[in-house]
Amino acid sequence: MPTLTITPPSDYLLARDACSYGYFLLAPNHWRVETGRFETAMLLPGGAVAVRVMQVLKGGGRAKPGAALRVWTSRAMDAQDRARCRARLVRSLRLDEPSSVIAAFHVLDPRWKPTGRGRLMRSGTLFEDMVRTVTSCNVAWPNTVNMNRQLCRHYGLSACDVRQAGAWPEGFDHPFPAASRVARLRPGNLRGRCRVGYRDVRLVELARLVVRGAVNEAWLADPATSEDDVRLALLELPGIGPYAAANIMQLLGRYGQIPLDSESVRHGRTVLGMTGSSAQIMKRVDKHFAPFGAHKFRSYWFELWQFYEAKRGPSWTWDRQRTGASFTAAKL
DNA sequence: GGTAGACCTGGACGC
DNA sequence: GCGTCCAGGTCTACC
Repeated sequence: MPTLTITPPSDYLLARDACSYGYFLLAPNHWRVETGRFETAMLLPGGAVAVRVMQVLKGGGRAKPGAALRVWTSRAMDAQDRARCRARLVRSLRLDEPSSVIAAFHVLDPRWKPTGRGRLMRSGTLFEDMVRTVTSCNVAWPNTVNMNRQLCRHYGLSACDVRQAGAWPEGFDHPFPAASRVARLRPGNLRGRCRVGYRDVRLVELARLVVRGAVNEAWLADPATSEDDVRLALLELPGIGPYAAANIMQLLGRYGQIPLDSESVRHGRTVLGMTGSSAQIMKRVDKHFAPFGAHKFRSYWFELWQFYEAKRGPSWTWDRQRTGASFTAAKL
């Protein structure tokens, strides 16, 4: 079977670090609870490929931080596709974030040092992260799950992809659609098939901007680019408001802002004991986490995550079909 | 600059 | 089974 090996940072634990943000529950991502393996799919220049990642186990059947990642792929790949596949996984699993950054976070907020929490998984591409963010706005989580599933199902594989990939492996979702595919869609078709509602025009416009090269990931992620400039640039994009911009910023590796939403208000009220209107609580939550500076979002997020895990158990035990799809703030 | 209302979907609820 | 209400963030019009 075609395989790759990736050496992760010395603190990296696949189960903990892949299951660290809701996107690990969205198609085509699939954490296999029973085997402790992360599955996904991606479109590469040479065609679609299904991917399964496992961490090499040490004695006792437990993974050791920093142990190698073995990557199975559904087809043999040339050097270019192997490099792209590796780069997608590095981005998605945040393997490009040095252990020293996580250690610095633990110095600032020692609460997470015992568990080692610090990394947040994301998507293989910025376009995916943007679409997922837009599909998470103004809906309950099960709707987000459904929109992403339908996007992969209807637009993940073209006939050409199927020919190139051969028989698509059973049990794997189709890849997330490329921006070039979404850019060619009629908004009405996208709405009808994927149940994205009024987001249809915004998603197609966003894809067209990405295809035209109007979204410069290198510039957005560059530490030399100011937070304000990044935020303003993101707010210019269709479907991206204050919440989405802040969320995309953390997905870009900028953790200094909190995407404030109804979940922030719930957390402020139920966990932090805050009172007042939603707008007042959002401001107070923001202020509460201000001391964590450049790691503000990490401190906020892992507090939320800890709350979820207290209710539902460790995130790597969440089954995508049951726990993952039923997850709504209102039911917590 | 601040605010009200429309935009869609799917779940909850009442009948 | 049907109709109504509600939650959710963004966008536009209006003050």
